Amino acid sequence: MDTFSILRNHNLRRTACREGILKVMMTSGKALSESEIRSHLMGNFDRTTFYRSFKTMEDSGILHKIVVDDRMVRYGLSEAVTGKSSHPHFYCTTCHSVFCLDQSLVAPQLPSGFSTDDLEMIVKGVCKKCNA
Amino acid sequence: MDTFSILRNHNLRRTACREGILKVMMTSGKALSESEIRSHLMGNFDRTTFYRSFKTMEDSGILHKIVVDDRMVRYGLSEAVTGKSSHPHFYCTTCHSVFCLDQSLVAPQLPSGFSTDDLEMIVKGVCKKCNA
DNA sequence: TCCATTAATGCAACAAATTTGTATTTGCAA
DNA sequence: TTGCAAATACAAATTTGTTGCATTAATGGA
Repeated sequence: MDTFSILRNHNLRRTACREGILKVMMTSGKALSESEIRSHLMGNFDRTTFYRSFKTMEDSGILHKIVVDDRMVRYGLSEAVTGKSSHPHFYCTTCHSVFCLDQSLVAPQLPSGFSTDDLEMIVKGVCKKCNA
Repeated sequence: MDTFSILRNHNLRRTACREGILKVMMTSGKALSESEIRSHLMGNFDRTTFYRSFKTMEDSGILHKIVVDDRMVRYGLSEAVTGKSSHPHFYCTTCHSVFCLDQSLVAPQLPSGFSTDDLEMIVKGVCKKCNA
């Protein structure tokens, strides 16, 4: 799916910043932080604009937030865009990359009265490249 | 277990700040952030002291770090103290509380070459109180 | 109990991520 | 093309967390 269609399907205006973010994410295949995305787009946009774009696209369900342990928020394309189902993420504690694991998640039993919106699992460890 | 014994068992000095943190955590039953704990202890200690206390107690295995989606690190009493094993956490998107779920975690299958250190699962949704 | 050692604390300054306010620009529909 | 709402840039503020250093306090031994 192209960036234009993604934005239109979610009733968002097509802007250079949003299209840039989506393009970077689609080619990277990993979850990226604001600073990582910014470095790919080389100073074309203000940081504030990135943050507002993330929020807008998250609210629209295009992106979803992923947090690991270094207080840097990352975003990944959501299931609606990739077609993948909810899956665990792997965080490499050496190179700090985040990979999507090709596996589906099972929700744990919740106490009565609790309801679920979203499920996130993060496996921390060392990736193949850093283990080599 | 009392705060005195917990600290002694982990070869840590018994200080007012550490005992305060542990007391708040034991009565709260939830994972708490620096600002949440500080508000419970009403300006008795410097923020730096909290952060250093967290780190010390985390390194000693008394506390463990939990990160959800609002870029605020929280700490919960570790298994060594509560007797519970590694478990999923529930994050209420309404009141932003973090609860420990009484259940154990199963590690997903990893691609070859990857190794695991730690496992974290966060269920996002609305808690009983906010659903009422 | 008193003392020395060593760790813990407070304070100031810093750093990085993210947010907010506002004026200007841009996308898009009429 | 024109107008309006939404997006953007820029500046400044907030918030979370860290680091260096001087002072204070906890603990074990004399």
